[in-house]
This record gives sequence, C-alpha cells and structure tokens, in this order.
Amino acid sequence: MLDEKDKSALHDFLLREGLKFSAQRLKVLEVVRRGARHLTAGEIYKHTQAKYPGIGYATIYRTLRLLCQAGLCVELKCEDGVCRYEYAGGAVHHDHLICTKCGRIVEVVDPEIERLQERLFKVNGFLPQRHRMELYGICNRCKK
Amino acid sequence: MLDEKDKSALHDFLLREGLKFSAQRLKVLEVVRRGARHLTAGEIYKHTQAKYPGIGYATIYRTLRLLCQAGLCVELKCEDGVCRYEYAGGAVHHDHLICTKCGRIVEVVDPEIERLQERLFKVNGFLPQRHRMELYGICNRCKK
DNA sequence: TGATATCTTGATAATGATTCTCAAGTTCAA
DNA sequence: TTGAACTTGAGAATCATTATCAAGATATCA
Ligand SMILES: [Zn+2]
Ligand SMILES: [Zn+2]
Ligand SMILES: [Zn+2]
Ligand SMILES: [Zn+2]
Repeated sequence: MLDEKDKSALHDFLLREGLKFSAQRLKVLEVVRRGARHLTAGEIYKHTQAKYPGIGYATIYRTLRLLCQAGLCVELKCEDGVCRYEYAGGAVHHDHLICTKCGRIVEVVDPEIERLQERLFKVNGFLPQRHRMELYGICNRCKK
Repeated sequence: MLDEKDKSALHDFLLREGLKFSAQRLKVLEVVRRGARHLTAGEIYKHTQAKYPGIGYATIYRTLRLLCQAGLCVELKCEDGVCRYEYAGGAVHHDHLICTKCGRIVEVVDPEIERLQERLFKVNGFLPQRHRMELYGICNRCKK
C-alpha cells in the first residue's frame, strides 16, 4: 500500500528519535500519502478509520505532528481556522492559490518570488526559516 | 482622541449599512488606531476596558469584524491560532516578517513580489482579491 | 524466548479563542 | 417624543486542538 521509501523514512525518523513504530502511525502516513491533498485532521481521521477502525482522534493529531517533524507532511494553517495537511516526502516547497468562492486550491511556485523573499530576510537581518504565501481570488470556473 | 477623519469614516460606514453609532464602537476604533499594531482581541479588550469599563468581549469581537468590513482595520491570522488586528485607515498593504524566537513582527513590502503575485493570479485564471505572506525566521537580536 | 522499561494508544476531559443567545438598553428618523 | 430597529453584556455554546492517564504494544537485552 505504501512505498517502501515512505515506510523506511518513517522508521528511520522514529529510530533516530527513540520512538516506536506502530500500525496506527503507518496507516495515517498511508492516508496522507495516498489520499487527496489538503485534508483536515477530521477528514484524515475518517479515512484512517476505514483502514484502522477504532483509531482515536488524539492519535491522528499526534501522528500528524510527528509526520511534520519527520518532514513527511506539511501543515497548512487555513483562514477558516482549520489546519490542512499534505504529503511532503521529497516534495518541493509550494504556495497556494485559493478560490474564495469554491475553495479550490491550486499549488503554485514562483522561483523569482522565492528569491526575493530570501532577500527580504537578509535585508532585515533575519535568519530565514520558512514562509507562507496564500493568494486569495476567484477562479476561472467561478468567474462565470 | 481620534482624528475626525477616522470618526467620520466610521459614521459613514455605519450609515451606509443601516447600522448605528455607539460609544463602544468609537472606543474600540480608538484603541486600534492609537495602540500598538498587531494586538490580539484580548489585548484590545483590556485596553478598551481602561477607556470604557464594562465593555464585553462580544462587543470587541463584533466591532473588530465591523471595522474590518469598513476597511479601517485588518485582521492577521497568526500561526499560533490567535488573530491580531491593526489599523488600516488609508494605510498601504504590507506583509509580515516574524521572529519565531521573540515574536517580533517587522512590516515589509516588496513591490516586485507584489507584481509577481499579480502575475501568478493571471497565469492561473484567478481574479485577484488579496493575499497573505508571512516570512518566519530568527531576527538579529535573537541570533546572538 | 521472556522480562521489563519505555513508548503509544484511546477515551475522555480540558483548553482557549471565537461565536451565539437573549433580555435589557440605545439610537435615531419621523 | 415615540417606537422600530439595532446594540450591548453576560454567560452559554462551539469547535478544533491538547492534555491526562490507565491499559496495551514495542523493542531491547539477558
Ligand atoms: Zn513560496
Ligand atoms: Zn499544497
Ligand atoms: Zn504583499
Ligand atoms: Zn502589520
């Protein structure tokens, strides 16, 4: 169900941190890996229930945090106050273009913007860590 | 305490929307206008209490939403899940550079980035509405 | 292969920011 | 001045996320 690469990336991370492997953690990774992108914790909970009945909400949240630390997942704090998660194993950074009518999310990346962001960090004496850029507008389907 | 311009901008907005003027609304606007930038609703509540004892939390939240609609205030959804507000009467758009150690917030704007963002909207067939860009790093004071 | 120390889990309670409810108080156009 | 419509404050409700903790699973080492 899951690439060996993903599974061993999880294993390696757990070992490195002195943590333990579990079926639950693997199932959550599977859902994040195979499911749609930008799922909420609640959606991930439901999908994981199908593969592992009885799993609890707390485990979903704990595991998502773990996967983020392992670099296998990225958390996106949305304007509606709900976090969404997406698989990030070996994926490149990207930003989001979001339709305010239908909620459609398009992933974008502009190398020139990325470069200018780095410059902003430097000019202001900051050590760059990460950034978040969300562009809100109305998509072509909703413009009519 | 407040520019006539701010006061009448509030009045105009309320009139236009069929809403009513109140001392509470004026005081909240005053706090947002005169106080520090990027205050949380809780901080605005405390500051407003000093000027208008007895004001309730609900009124603070309701008024902040109103001021945002009126274009007098801008809401910033922060990573810690708490919203911060800043006066926006006639102010220009800006983005935020945030120190992950001390929480310091520097306001920045890069016209070139703004231009490229517009291009991203167009290229993807979106009608631009707004955007949010936050750069997270460690500021020079915290780098040591 | 056990014993065991440590980590993980699920149920549930707690948290904390924000929103809702509603009776009582205000505003303002007529 | 009057009254319909809007606001307010107190407290309850919401809702995503965290914390708690006893019971269960994992991995290490003899
Ligand atoms: Zn980017
Ligand atoms: Zn994405
Ligand atoms: Zn900008
Ligand atoms: Zn600002």
